[in-house]
Amino acid sequence: MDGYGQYFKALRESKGVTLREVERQTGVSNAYLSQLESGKVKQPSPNTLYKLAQFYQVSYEMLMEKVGYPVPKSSTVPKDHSVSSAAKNKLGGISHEEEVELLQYLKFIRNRMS
Amino acid sequence: MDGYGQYFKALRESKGVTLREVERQTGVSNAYLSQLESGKVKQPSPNTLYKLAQFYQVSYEMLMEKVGYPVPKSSTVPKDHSVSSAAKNKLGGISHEEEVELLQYLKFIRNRMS
DNA sequence: ATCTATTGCTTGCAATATCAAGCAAAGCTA
DNA sequence: TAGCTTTGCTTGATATTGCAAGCAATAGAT
Repeated sequence: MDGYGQYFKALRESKGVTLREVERQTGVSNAYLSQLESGKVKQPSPNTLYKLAQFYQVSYEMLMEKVGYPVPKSSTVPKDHSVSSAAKNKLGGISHEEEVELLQYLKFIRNRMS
Repeated sequence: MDGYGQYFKALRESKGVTLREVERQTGVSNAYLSQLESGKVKQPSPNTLYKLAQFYQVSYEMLMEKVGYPVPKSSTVPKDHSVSSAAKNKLGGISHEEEVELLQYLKFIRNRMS
């Protein structure tokens, strides 16, 4: 019943980067990132979300939506996601949990060559 | 180098409502609203901005931009404003200060009949 | 003139965002 | 085995959001 914490963690691991690497590139402290990924943060500021969105190459609006901020075009159907829109369209609507799982699998695949 | 405080105050006064009336209709405390209008608040949360945007009938994105949050379509030209877009287009680009002034004049006009 | 309600404002407080510093476990390297 | 580094995490501190309560000034009503 936590939240988007796992999502951020899955995102990072799918990229195979460390907390400190994210810190270096975004300016967000590894301490905070850790709390973020373990669900100890309620609503990270838009500023922080923006940095993460850029680093992870996901939609800023989507992150805003995920943490519960109101978004301009508040449709019931989320607009864009980490797993490419194309994939999403082919897969049809997927749930949050499914997305996390896909990301974890992505990580597995990417790590298979090393 | 104050901020958007005056803008919110001008907005409210142009509508001729009290702090407590805004509180009643938005759920944002009059205490906080007062601080907001006197520049004692740095970055009100998107949640709060959204409530105010709805009440004042201005663009939520525009408010986000005004308080310094990153916005999806970060163009150098602000998208929409309190004074109708149409008016804006006719007037051409207007500055923040000009906008506040226009709102104050709006207030004057509206209050002339009472 | 006195009481009452309204209005804007200040203040103290709880919750939260965010970080710097440090810690334990795990991995290298010699 | 002993050291050095990396990694994720916890903790203490600081800043800020946002509110409840209360205060001073003003306006109305009687």
